[in-house]
Amino acid sequence: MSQPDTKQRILDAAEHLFARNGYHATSLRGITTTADANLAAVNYHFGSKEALLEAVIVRRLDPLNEIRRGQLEALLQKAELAGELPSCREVLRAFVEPTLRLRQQGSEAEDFIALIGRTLAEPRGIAMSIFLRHMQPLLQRIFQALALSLPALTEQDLFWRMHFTMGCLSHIMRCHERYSMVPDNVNIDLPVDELIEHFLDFTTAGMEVAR
Amino acid sequence: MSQPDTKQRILDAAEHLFARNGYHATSLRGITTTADANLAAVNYHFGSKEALLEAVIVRRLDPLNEIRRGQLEALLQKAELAGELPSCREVLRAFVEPTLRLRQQGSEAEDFIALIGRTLAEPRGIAMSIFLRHMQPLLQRIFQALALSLPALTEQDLFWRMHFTMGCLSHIMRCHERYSMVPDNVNIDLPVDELIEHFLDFTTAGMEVAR
DNA sequence: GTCTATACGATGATAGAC
DNA sequence: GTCTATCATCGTATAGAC
Repeated sequence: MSQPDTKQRILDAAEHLFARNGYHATSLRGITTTADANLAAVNYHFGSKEALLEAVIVRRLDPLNEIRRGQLEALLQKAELAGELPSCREVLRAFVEPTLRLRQQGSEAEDFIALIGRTLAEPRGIAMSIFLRHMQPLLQRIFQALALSLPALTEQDLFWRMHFTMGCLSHIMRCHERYSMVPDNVNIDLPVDELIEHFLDFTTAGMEVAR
Repeated sequence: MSQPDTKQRILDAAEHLFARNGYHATSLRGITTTADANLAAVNYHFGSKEALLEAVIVRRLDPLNEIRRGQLEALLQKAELAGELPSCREVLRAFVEPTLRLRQQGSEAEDFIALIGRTLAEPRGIAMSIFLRHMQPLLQRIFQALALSLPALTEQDLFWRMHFTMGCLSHIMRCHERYSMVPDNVNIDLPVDELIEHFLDFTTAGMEVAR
């Protein structure tokens, strides 16, 4: 007997385990056991472990990027119609908000966020090349938009500040749980909305500061 | 016959490979081959793969933390004598500067930086628990110092902003090489000094911004 | 088409004889 | 200190049952 969909169950299990333990520390046997599927089902449905990883990433990344792009283009168009420059904060928001809001869609999506955060931390990794293939166009578009909203910055400065911003973002994507000393009176389970505003406060200030 | 020091050569090789490929993707065979040592030498000198990782981390982290702490305490004392609050920028500098300056000490140290950056990106990982054991006291001290220099912030806000700052730092520690779209006219090989000031510009602005 | 059972070759970490 | 043996587990391939 096979439950709803074996392929889906494998994707879910892989997403969870890759996010939790990393790609290399996760075995196909662990995945198929969790998914209540046969070991060979992975190779049948996906071809290889690496192809499975790509399927896991793409399943959520492509739709997410559609939303981010939509929010960004709407913002740029609105600014142009008003004859104003897009605000840096809103450009960053278009990128960050849809991402972190995934957390409100349940624990599956939370696994995905952690996986991406982890991916961003592994230069030269298998996951990184998959990730970049699907992110490049949007990243370039965001860069253009930020250049528009911050005309005083050189491209060089803008690049580094965007780099720092991505560092912040990937960090909070993977470190949702406590990872270091947390003072007793600090609430680590900040609501997503507050976290987003906190993040935008911090990064916008960094992006806009004079040199 | 054993060259200068087998134990040292294993440490160097492990540092390089762990940094480059991650802990799980690195095999003991790969390490011992690189180090021109026997496979079993790892177990003889260190006990296990995990203990080797700890040795690799501790070798450089403990001295580094001594420097960071020294710079921080000197700064705090100087401020107190002058009857002033320590500046946020200088507190952050005490943490960041000694770290990034390791890059000027050659490629071995560069491997270490990448390894730590990677470690910070693996919550629940083996490396993370090792790392925290050796960082906790200094992190708490930095937190206190930042609270001193930014009396207007609640502990909650301060925590999150420090969290963001650590995210930035760990990101630039591991992504020294190109990792995403880099516009042609951007110099990715920024001198360490400039990178430090860029970083302090960005993070100090984020730490100090009003809510 | 989907899925299972099982086998293969490679590589993992470790332990014991020397 | 080294060499060699050992044993678990890895990703993958295949043959055949539903």
